Amino acid sequence: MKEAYLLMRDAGLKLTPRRQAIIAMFSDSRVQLSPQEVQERLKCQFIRCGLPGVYRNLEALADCGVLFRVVGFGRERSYALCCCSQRDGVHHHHHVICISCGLVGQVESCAYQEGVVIEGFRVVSHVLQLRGICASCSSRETEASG
Amino acid sequence: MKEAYLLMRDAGLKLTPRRQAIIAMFSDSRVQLSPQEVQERLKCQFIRCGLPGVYRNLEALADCGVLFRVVGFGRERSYALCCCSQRDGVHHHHHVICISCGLVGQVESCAYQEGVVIEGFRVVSHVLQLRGICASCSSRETEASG
DNA sequence: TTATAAATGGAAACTATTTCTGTTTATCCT
DNA sequence: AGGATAAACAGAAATAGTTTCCATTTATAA
Repeated sequence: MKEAYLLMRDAGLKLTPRRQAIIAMFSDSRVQLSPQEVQERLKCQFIRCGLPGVYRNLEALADCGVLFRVVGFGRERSYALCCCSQRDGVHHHHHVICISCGLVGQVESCAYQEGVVIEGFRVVSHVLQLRGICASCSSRETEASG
Repeated sequence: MKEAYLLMRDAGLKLTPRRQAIIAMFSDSRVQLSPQEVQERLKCQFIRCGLPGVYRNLEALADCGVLFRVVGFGRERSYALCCCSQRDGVHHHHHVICISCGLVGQVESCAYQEGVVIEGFRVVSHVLQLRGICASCSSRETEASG
């Protein structure tokens, strides 16, 4: 939360109650959320709360590195908390999302850094995102079935 | 084209003039196209041509493996021709798209096969897509600048 | 050639996202 | 603490993207 505040300040973003609530929401539940879901949850705390503001805030928080944009095909747009300390120079990393509890992990290894040549193509950029089962959900599964 | 026809037949899809035109379009230009762009290009050959039909066909062709869905964040939805022979058993692969000419290449190597454990997460699925400069565009660049 | 299931166009419904405008508010400076 | 200022805000309305529906047409296989 402290980290998030610093990222925001670096980007010239104000720490409004709305944004605090959004960050807390992502910190607490650790799952990916769509703008609609975020609005839904905000309504518990704020009586008036428009979707345009939610869109703006999510994009602003993604731009400054507090959230990241979950990729997919087509419509479904969603965001999740970027768990990584980014202030000491942005470093290349990806995310893995637990399909059971929503926990977001950080993936450091990546074979596709810019400049690498793959199948004759010199890599410029890429999208990589993983889904899986985190350690604790995995052990819970094992217990249950064993 | 022959390959595409077999994939379609396996999936129980009919080879309609519309679909032939769509496949030819992707084969010829080798770039990724949005439904809107596909419709635009179809209008040259077919006077009447609704977007719903374009959506349906693109999804059907993606389902049977002729096209693949280009991933991204949010709205932008697009498709490209899957260059890979898939009939002899579907095999795991990804794509790399040339940002200069749109050429689509096939990436066989992948460190994130299902079951692999990364950062404590057991991988279930993933999205990977690369952008880069293909060999011929790369050498053209070198000539031009040298 | 005919039967059949699939594909089609287009209207309309639906959903998601952005723009716009006037008001409110966090932050910085004194 | 108090005021100036740029940013954030809500909500309406515009825009854009996608899906559903239905009656008609058509590719395929017998």
